[in-house]
Amino acid sequence: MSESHARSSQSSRVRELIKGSGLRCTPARQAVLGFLSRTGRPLAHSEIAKARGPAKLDRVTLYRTLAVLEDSGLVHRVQDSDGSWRFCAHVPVKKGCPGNHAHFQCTRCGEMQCLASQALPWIPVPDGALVIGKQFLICGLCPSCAATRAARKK
Amino acid sequence: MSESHARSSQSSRVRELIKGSGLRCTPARQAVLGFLSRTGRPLAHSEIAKARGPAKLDRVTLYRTLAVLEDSGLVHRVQDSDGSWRFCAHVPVKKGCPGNHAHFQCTRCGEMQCLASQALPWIPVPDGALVIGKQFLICGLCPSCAATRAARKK
DNA sequence: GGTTAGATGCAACACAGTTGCATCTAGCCG
DNA sequence: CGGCTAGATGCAACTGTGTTGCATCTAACC
Ligand SMILES: [Mn+2]
Ligand SMILES: [Mn+2]
Ligand SMILES: [Zn+2]
Ligand SMILES: [Zn+2]
Repeated sequence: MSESHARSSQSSRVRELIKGSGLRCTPARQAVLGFLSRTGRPLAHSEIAKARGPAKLDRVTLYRTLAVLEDSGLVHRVQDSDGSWRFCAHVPVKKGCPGNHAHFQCTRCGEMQCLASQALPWIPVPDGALVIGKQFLICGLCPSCAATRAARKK
Repeated sequence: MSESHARSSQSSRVRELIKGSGLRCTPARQAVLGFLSRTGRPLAHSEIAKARGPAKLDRVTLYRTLAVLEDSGLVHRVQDSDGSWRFCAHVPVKKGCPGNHAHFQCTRCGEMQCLASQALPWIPVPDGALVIGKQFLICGLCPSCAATRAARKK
């Protein structure tokens, strides 16, 4: 399968996902969802904005696009260690999953990744309280940054 | 023990804590740490600012005061569900604890509380990664808000 | 093609948090 | 005590994220 074929079949999959959620299939939505799927890890608004060089879309449009994709469950939203949001394309195969896993963020390079292999643990809450959502963020050094630091120390 | 006696012995404990951490014992630090200890749950910067009616201190001073108290381990910092920070007086009896527990926040009234009875669970991270810190936030309805909603539905 | 609900772009705003600098003061020492 | 000084405070200006209102444009439907 050629590169360009792969690329185009992937973008048609993106179009299907968008239409399948009952959304209008606009260039902004295709570009954003496509980029998030290709990248695979949670990206900040600013990273997504930078990434699409020429065909820039408006800041506000990007915020609204991400909100819409999230409402449809095509994307999940994760809190960054400094309080801003990151967005990650959701693999819709796993039912009921959008975000029911921990995330790891490197304090040095800032990269974040989903720790999707394990569901979030149960923690007891006060009697009578009703749990709606949970988020677990683990901060530290990613393998590559940890290796760099270890090498410098030697 | 009289009310005023309790109040004054409590504020002398606050002074001890501050001095014991090698910090200069200023009115701002006493007021902020005192208020956080009395309240006992994680408070937003804005809540702390509002609380001290007349003797208001500058926004920036409050930020810096909280940062200093956190550095000394007298206070721990928790991320709110909307990304801003909350601060909670740390009980220094429990060694190594400042924040190694989950927090619960009510999505309706906004109140947050420490779920300090249980330590944070261990979650596997990528090979070679180095964990520095973790935060677990559980969102939902607090007992009183849940009860209110249940009553209205009936 | 024409119609229109809904998507986009732009300007203005709200709010958390930070930085630089001038002024003040807690703690120390004579 | 009464100065001295490192460090604390106050003020102004700034950054970055995210939101709202409104005019304009367009994807999807016929
Ligand atoms: Mn994730
Ligand atoms: Mn806590
Ligand atoms: Zn890294
Ligand atoms: Zn509540």
